[in-house]
Amino acid sequence: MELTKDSYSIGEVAKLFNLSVPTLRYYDQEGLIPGLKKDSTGKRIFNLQNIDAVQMIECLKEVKMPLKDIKRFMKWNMEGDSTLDKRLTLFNNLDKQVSEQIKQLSIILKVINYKQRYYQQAIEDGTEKYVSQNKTLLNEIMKS
Amino acid sequence: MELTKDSYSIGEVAKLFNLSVPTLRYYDQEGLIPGLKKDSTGKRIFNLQNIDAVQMIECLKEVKMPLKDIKRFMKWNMEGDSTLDKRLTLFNNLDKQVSEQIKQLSIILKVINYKQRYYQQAIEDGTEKYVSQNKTLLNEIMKS
DNA sequence: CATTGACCTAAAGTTAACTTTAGGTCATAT
DNA sequence: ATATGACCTAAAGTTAACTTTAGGTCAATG
Repeated sequence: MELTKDSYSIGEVAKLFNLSVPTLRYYDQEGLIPGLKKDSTGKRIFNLQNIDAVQMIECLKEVKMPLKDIKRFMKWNMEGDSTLDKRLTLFNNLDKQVSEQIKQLSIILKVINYKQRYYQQAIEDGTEKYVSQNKTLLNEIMKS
Repeated sequence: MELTKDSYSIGEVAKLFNLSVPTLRYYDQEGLIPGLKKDSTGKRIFNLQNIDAVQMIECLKEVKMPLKDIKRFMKWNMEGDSTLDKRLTLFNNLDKQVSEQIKQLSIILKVINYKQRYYQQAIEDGTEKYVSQNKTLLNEIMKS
């Protein structure tokens, strides 16, 4: 993502992040983009900080943080130095949680790879009768 | 998870997977646990295959697959060899998608680590005034 | 000068994934 | 024999995260 200008319209931001315009309005309404300004005619103007906020929202959504928690974090941001410790704690927890998520996904990826081999073999055989049915997925997972 | 018996009650399965009993009933109702039987009094009896299905549901939920897609996959399972290619394709796609998810999460983890350092420094300084404000998150992310 | 396109608000509607409620069956423990 | 705990169904309710609708402003274009 190349940011050449220093302010963007809602439609431009929507395209940048592959979000709908109403979704961005909804985020603004919910207080997820603090400090977002409007011009004299009422149009939203996204500056680089606002775009950064949207980027952060996308990150936090990706790691399954609910919007209300994202909102709380954005509020802390606006409240200044008094919330520094809360924000550090938040990211310390996120660190653990996301590391755990990555581990989980790696295990799941192994399960997926097992299934790929299973179905490849079954297709070769023309049937899944002959591929190991007795082993449970659980066992495969535990072999991580 | 140690499976010692070869059949389990809904309550036991709920505990195994940290799901609520109504959630399991809901999954059954939605056709996500094909072949789940009931005893003479109407109680659900989960055999190892059913537990395997629940395990698979949990995996697929983790990688953000909607229940209706999970249901479709479970249906393919019941339809036998005629759906082998569909199922292989499914897992081939999942492979790509989950690999991508892991990459994304690794980038996000870096962002989180950056934020941890940022707030640690800010707390040391007593304020975030002095820590680099000019760099956008975007830049940090792109440095992956 | 009218129409098109990008924006706006407020409010209602939608969907997925559950959860809750209300009422009932059974086996077991007191 | 009654009360407790684990199960059952059917149906209604909830919540999050959007999306859609209806109606309106404003600048540029044919």
